[in-house]
Amino acid sequence: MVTMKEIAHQAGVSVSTVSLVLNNRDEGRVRGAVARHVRDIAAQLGYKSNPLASSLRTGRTHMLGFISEDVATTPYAGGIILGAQRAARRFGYMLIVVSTDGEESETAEIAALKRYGADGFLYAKMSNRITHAPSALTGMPLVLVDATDADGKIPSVESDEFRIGYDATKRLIDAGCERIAYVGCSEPLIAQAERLRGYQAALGDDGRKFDRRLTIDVLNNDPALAAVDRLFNMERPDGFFCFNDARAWYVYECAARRGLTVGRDISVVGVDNHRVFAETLAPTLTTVELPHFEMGYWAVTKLVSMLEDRPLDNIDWPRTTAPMPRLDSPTPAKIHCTLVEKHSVRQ
Amino acid sequence: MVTMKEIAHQAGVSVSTVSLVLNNRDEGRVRGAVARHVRDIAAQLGYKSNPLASSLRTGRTHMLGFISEDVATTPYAGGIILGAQRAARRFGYMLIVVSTDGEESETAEIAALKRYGADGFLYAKMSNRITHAPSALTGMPLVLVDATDADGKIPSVESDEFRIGYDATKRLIDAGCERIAYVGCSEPLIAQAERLRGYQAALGDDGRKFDRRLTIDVLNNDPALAAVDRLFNMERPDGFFCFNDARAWYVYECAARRGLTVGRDISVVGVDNHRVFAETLAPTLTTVELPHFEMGYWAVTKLVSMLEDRPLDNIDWPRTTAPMPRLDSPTPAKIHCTLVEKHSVRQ
DNA sequence: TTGTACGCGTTATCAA
DNA sequence: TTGATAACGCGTACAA
Repeated sequence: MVTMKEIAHQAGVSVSTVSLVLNNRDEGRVRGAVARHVRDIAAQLGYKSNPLASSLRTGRTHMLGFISEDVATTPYAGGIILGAQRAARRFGYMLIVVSTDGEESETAEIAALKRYGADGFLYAKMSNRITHAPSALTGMPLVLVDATDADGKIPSVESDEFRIGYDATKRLIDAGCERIAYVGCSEPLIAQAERLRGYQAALGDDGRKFDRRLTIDVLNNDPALAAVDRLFNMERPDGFFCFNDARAWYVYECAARRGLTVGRDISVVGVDNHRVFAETLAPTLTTVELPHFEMGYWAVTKLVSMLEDRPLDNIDWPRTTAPMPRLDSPTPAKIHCTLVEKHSVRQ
Repeated sequence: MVTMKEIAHQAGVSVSTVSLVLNNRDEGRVRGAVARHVRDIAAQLGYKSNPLASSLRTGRTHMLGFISEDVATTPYAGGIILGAQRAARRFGYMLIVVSTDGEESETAEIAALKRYGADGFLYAKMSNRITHAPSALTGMPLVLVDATDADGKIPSVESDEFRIGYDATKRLIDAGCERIAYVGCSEPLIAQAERLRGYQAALGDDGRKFDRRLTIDVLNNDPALAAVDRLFNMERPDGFFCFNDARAWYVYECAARRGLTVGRDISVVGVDNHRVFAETLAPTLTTVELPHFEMGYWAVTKLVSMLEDRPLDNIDWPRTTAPMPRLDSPTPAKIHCTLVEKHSVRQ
């Protein structure tokens, strides 16, 4: 690794001058010609700053700790991490992801991150919940991801679940569905409440009345199949908005048993949680994608703005990485194509 | 953060003495009483070494770079990462995960890891392939994860795909299946070839003849469903070994259309790639779990042994984190319960 | 047995 | 406009 000392030697100046120039603090302090010369030599030698050494002096490592439980078991964690990493790289930071497993390992991992001098932290849940941040993080620069601070003090990035529910339902309405069911989640998640609100709002805006019998809340297990089966029998829905793609499978199973074909006889929209369903059930399942990448990206952006005390205004929003909507599959009245949508995040 | 200097001050000795003691280099160099005193003070003050500062001196950061493409899109990446992180923590290392997206970002991330002084690298694929490690990593301490070095020079950790195929098929034989089909993968993966070998070997060991017509290779897309449908019509299999759980879905769909129930009329075993299927299709789908956690753990262990030049012999194998086999579901002749198995890794 | 002195790469201060 | 010099926290050769 080439050091400032070598550059100074080559350029015939002192290390301090090199430091000033390479940190762009040379305006009015170093003669232009000298600065240019130093920069040339640095480029020529392929100089890269040693962030660890400078951290010794500045107290900033440019490392960000990303802490989350269940990174191992939730497939969509990767999207958040990728977004966070992109933003980190963009602002010259290194993202350090640690997955925790219970409070003990959480404490241990946070301690390790602190020893390595992380400048700030991201604390991510894998679905929006009211959250108490670990006490070890109080007082540190911190942003929550897909989580809501219990005390409302910590900035967080969350997805707009209401809009997800609204758009999904609207899509079914536009497809001509008459009886639209909601296959929800029986866990007390913010997403559940908000998506249901969105579902109701979309129905209301279309002049329809909300019918409680068309909604069921299930877990992702065996009884879910029976519940969906009952829903088929009792209510004969022709459109299904599913809390996630895994739950959509139950609809597929029940439909197949009745000789119904999704995309022709009934329509299904599911929130894409696992990606593989979108692939497997394509092109008949319409999926609404959660803004995982964006949440990660935006959270890091927010954290950096806190660390560096600069506003976010002039930061341009990242381009979406999701594929564009695909509308090229056969489209009779009620056939849904595979369609991926992004939703905005609110700060 | 409490430093050696403060400890030296409190203990009334010099910093070098503190350094000697806390690095366990005090045998025959520091008086026992003094050493004990220093240790006491350090413990009392809660001293933690600053790994970045010591790296400046020693050239070792105790940071390991974990590089992988598609961390974002493959759900099982988390298992590997978790195992790797556990091992890293155990040996006093910090794992830095970076997900790459094409060669350009790969190069950029590797460069960043080098600037931060990573001591060694893990290069992971999300399914075993013949792999050329990035040229930027040649000469660095490196271990491949779920990948095979094209030149056979770089150590790697891979799962035993043959055994997976063998065991999955054996399970179907034991369940009394007469006509066992293999729904494979049409991509040229090592797993595909090896699992097929295992399938054939298990059939052979049971005195059966391999019948090519009972095997199909498909992708995870629409034509797959048609292919499985044909398989049902032509061969009437009563047992299905599926390359992964996503492919198993096609079998479920075809079965449902025919009024067949998995676990009663037919049996299905799938390799667990996405976890959510195991949950959704339980308890009728039998899944064979890949040793993701172990591969990560073992790879880091190997890497550390290379870095520290010590043998692996006295390292005890990590306890599995997988749930124990569940055999408590109803078990008539052909019903498969949800069963999670670990497979050994070979170095 | 202990302490002094130096170096790792960088940045900040201050004097020239 | 520039360059010594000290300092960050730690490790180690060498002197005491």
